[in-house]
Amino acid sequence: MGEFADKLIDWYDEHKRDLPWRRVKDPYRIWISEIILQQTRVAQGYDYYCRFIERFPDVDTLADAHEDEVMKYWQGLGYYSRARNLHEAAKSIVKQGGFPTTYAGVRSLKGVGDYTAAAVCSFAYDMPCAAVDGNVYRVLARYLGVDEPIDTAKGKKLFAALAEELLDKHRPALYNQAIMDFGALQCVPVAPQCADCPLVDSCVAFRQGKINMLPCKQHRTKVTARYFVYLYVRAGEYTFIRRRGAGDIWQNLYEVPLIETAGEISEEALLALPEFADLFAGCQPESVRLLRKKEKHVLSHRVIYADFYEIILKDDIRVLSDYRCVSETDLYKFPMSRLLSRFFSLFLTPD
DNA sequence: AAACCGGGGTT
DNA sequence: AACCCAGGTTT
Repeated sequence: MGEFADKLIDWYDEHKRDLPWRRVKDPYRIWISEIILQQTRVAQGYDYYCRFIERFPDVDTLADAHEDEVMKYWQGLGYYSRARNLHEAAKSIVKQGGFPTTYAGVRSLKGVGDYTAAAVCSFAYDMPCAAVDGNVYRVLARYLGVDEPIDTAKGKKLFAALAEELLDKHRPALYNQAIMDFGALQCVPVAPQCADCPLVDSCVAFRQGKINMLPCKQHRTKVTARYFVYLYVRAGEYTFIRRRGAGDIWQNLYEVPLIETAGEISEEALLALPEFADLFAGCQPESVRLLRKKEKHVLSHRVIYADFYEIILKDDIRVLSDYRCVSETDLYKFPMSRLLSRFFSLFLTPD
């Protein structure tokens, strides 16, 4: 086999991480791990995987669960469409009578693209599919000295073809894990460890002094600001929440009443907003208190500035427009964004 | 092809 | 504060 694959696998033998999803051949567990690890580092996803598998040990258990509970297990991990798609795919797998056993079958699952299909099929079924994730783009771009941007259709096609050529087709699972761990641990994005790299002698980018220029990317995402005012409305032991709908961030997560504004807003201006009046039509707040001002929350392409107010209503109020009235002691049961769950962790002690 | 979708880390 | 990480779906 190729020198490249041999050296990678030798490196992997010595440096590989012992991870729970690598000790199994169960396609369900491998699939779960790959979805969790999309855009997510091992250190961040590890505990989520363990808790998820403990609660949903097989595809039937996952398919039978309520979406809110699946979202709760995903809370804080981000990219929540992964959890919604995972749940939808689980139901379709059960309907099909079991986990798909072909590449096309795996690839057609909701939330599974080229990378994840190749990872699952090579790890679970030893199919000769090259898994091309961000680590692989980086390793190939540097080792081969390819300056084609990785975030264009043309570039993706080129790297997919290169990855297929270099794949060790006799031991695809081992090779795929080796090249991805090599990218994650040795050939890292910033300050890679070229000094003790087993591939340095034949690395084109190293020879040309272009390690820091590769891989190339075409465009960067532009970040726009949004201004949120969260209203923590309390009536006795109760508070008010609702489930966010489609068409915006944090779909299907829960939140307290929210007023979005075009920019920063004072308490006086907030109280004068028609949205504020509509929300409290027929139940005059007894007090309004600013709890947190301009809390900054950064997403990949948004930066959110959030103000948090506590609004006290009369103890016996149980209705607030289209919000749901829940006991404050039950708040921890509802899946929420990191921004909100962090806010509540300041005020509530979870059971 | 471009935009959307979260949450982290390091320098 | 400014840089880095990134797969899949939707538009």
